[in-house]
Amino acid sequence: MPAPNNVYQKLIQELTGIVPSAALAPLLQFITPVHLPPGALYIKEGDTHKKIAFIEKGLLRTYFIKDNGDEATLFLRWEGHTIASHDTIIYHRPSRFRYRALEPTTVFEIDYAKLEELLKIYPGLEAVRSHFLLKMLADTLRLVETFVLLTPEGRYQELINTRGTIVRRVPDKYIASILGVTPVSLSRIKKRMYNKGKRNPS
Amino acid sequence: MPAPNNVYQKLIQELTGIVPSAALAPLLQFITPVHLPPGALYIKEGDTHKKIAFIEKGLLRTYFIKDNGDEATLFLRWEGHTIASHDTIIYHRPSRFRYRALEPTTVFEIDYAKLEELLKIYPGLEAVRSHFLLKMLADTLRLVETFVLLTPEGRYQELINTRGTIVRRVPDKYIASILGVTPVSLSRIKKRMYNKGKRNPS
DNA sequence: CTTACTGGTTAACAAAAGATAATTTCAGGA
DNA sequence: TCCTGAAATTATCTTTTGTTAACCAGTAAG
Repeated sequence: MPAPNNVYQKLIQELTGIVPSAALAPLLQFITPVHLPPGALYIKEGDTHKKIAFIEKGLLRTYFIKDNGDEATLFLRWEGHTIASHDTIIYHRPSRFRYRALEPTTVFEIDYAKLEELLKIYPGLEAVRSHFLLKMLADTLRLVETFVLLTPEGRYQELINTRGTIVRRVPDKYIASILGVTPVSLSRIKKRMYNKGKRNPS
Repeated sequence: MPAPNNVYQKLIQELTGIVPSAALAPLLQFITPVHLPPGALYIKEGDTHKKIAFIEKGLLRTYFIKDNGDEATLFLRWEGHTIASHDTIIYHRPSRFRYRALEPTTVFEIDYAKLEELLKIYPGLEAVRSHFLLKMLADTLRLVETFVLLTPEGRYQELINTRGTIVRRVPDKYIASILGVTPVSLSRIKKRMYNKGKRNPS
């Protein structure tokens, strides 16, 4: 039984709007709170566990280790987001990615295999699955849009405008990675933006 | 009643594995085949219609008109893919994107609002929604991965390797756009790749 | 206080991409 | 066959990014 909290309450409220609480009860029973200290690995590559987790507090980074040893950060996800070991759930294969907490983080986890079992017994829960999938699809589509429509500089600008608080919570090198540029390049982008801002005071 | 076809048969087969055919029947009743000649606009920006469509044959391009008049192509989708007017379905707002057929195309369309009605009457159909959402999420995640993990040249290489037949069906300028580069730059990428290939015959 | 480590910035040069315009190729219509 | 228009390539120049390495600041450990 997770401790009540703003974000958690909001989640429950969302879900009760979707399925009758009679159907929700058995699901809530299998939700486990997991506490992660900063730097803790939540899912590591090779992991076959089908996890889906709602982030109640904190911030998680999903990343990949390239052949040359470099890391490439795919996502940053924080309070209110749902993360899933998508390799295991979608492709039924071991995860190629690592999921690591960047801050003290609490997630509410459910075993996706368990969820599938529950779905057989309580088909009413299927709407919950759709709900989470739609939210994750929305997040992912938004990400694709920024890649196709914006330059790295534009993406950073957008990130500052809409997710300023998050940017401040994360080291620049990870921000650079999700923008698709090197930390060196992000440093230059910031300098250019700063210079533009103070130029033309006439 | 859409005409039977390999791809359509495969879809039905997929769905019958998910929901009892008794639940599937009412859904199939509301599926309309839509034929699009090459160049036809399927969804235009500003459209509020909640459409979701299974591509039976042909190829569709989802694109955006930028402020400067330039087009930016978000997706190319072909046989077996599901496309959806995601602005209308996810955000309940008019579509910012155009969806246009590049070839003679047939889609099986369902009004998403109608689907939501049906879901109230036949909750068993909810699994169908999850199925499509999961497929679309998979497609979209794969796209994000290529952006984060690969350079434009790498993305093109990957596209040739895994989607060679599609690349041949689409003008290079649209391929360039989904890679996130200009047509001029794609032309140079191709030249570089060709030169690498024939270099070092020792 | 010194040391070691991490993250961020800067510098210098190479590689790639953007912008623009000219040129070539090619398919379809008159 | 010739003409036209769209798509692709090439050329030139500018801007941005990658790469590598040096340097600086903050922090934690000894």
